[in-house]
Amino acid sequence: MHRGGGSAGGGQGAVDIRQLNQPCRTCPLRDRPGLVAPDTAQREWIERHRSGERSVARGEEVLRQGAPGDRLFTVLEGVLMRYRLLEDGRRQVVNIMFPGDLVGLQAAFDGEMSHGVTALTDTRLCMFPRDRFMELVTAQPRFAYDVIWLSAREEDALEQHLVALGQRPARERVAYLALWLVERGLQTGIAPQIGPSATLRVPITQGQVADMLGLSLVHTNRTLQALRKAGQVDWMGTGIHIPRLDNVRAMVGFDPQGLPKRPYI
Amino acid sequence: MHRGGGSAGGGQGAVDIRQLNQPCRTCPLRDRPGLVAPDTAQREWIERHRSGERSVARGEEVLRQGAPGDRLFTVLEGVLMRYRLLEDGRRQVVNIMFPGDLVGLQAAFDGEMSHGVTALTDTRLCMFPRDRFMELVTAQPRFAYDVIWLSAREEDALEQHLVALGQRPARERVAYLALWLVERGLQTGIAPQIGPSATLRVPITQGQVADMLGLSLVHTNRTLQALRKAGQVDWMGTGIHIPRLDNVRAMVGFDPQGLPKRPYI
DNA sequence: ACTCGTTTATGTCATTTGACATAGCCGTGG
DNA sequence: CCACGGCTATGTCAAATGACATAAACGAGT
Repeated sequence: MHRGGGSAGGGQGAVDIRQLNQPCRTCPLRDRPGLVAPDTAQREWIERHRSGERSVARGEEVLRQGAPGDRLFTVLEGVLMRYRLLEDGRRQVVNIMFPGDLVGLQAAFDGEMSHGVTALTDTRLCMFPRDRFMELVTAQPRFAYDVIWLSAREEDALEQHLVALGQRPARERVAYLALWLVERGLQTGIAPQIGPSATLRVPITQGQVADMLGLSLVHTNRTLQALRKAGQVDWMGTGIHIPRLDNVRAMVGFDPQGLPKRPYI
Repeated sequence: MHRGGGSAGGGQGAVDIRQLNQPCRTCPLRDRPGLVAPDTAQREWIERHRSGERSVARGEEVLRQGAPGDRLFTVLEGVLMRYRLLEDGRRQVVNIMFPGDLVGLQAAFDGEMSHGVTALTDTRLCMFPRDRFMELVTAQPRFAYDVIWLSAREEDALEQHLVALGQRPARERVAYLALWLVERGLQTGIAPQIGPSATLRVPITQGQVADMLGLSLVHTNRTLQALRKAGQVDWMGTGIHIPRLDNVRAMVGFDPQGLPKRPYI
């Protein structure tokens, strides 16, 4: 866990498992700018196959690594963290999940979660039992297509992170992550852009950043301060502010083409 | 490119684009131990949708980063390397592809290859034009299922690599990669196991290892030597030999459950 | 307002890893 | 057989990053 001693991870806040069944027509993903909503026929299918919604408070663990992977979900609202734990306690945060993302697909095949998932903010999820989800996907070509699409995107994200960990020095690495998060926030419509600057209000601790970037906690702290003083990225505990997006984009070689509209299920 | 100066990448050997149409019943993947072959109905579909085979000599680039992603392929024989280049020449090898793996799916959506692919050994590929492949997948639920399965596996592999880069020190990192490659070799039946030891005969340069693990070339070299002297991993230019699999498995915390039989297309 | 645990911050020092320079090696092609 | 280019190896030194210790800030709960 962030290179050296450390605390055990998420933990405060109460579990909150409200089971709701809001109709899909009121789905909060409906008119997110970067997402394409399913058509009415699809909505009906989804409504028939999903098992309901679930709300999770910030800090709560949603799926535990090693648990049976009998359900998947789409993120309706909120931001979550996906990570892998090694036996000795080291933790690698593998990706951050935004509204519209599909979580838990891997375990639908392996039977067991290869990673854990924790809510970074209060979160609402649309749940599917594993079997019903696979039904959906194999019965409806459009869903198959969309799931493959989402998988390909997730793969792409992981590859970008891999490049960051393998090739970027600490400073560039942190800047990359900040930018990546903000871009996803922009796309998802949860990060407002004001002129050349943007802000994503998601609380992420420096320890979590460290565990995502493979840096020590201390070094992460110092790098964050350096970026702040340089006026490039202001990453406080409560969110990320980038005063000049184009600057940071240039620094990390951001490819603006990389943000096509995403389907969701 | 492996942290500092360096050569430009692959390059020797002649391009060799034989277009064959061996029937699927003689497909070399047919009776690989770790793969499940498609049934006869599937075979017919595949035969109708694929555009033929292609042979590529060791060292040749198969797909260029940035090229139009108008085709995908399944690896029939051989081992390839998938990597991303940054503008300034840094290179991150993102994964190594084995027989049965599907390559090029990402670009089927984005239109443009986000990564390059180079053959590490002489290689045979089963080609699909993008459109025909997507037809296949959306028309036949079984194929959709298999493609999603393969995507999920690829994601899993990338996550493991991410853990290695983020959390493992050089030595463990190299050992991890060696083991991962050998395990895939075992599964695919291209690496013989003799008692407690196994050997994978795939030529990978230290520069390529360095670019996969995010280490400098020099440090990679030293780490390889250390592992060799310790009798744990003998990674010569021509292949990887692990004298005691269980030792290395213990060192990197290998999960033996993680090798289910793979479908292919 | 106080207390406690978590998070952020800072100083000092140790270690890992990278950079540079150079030499030997090995296969390929003339 | 030799020459060349890429790969591997080794020494020395520099830089980036990690470890440890400690303190200040912050937030939730009493």
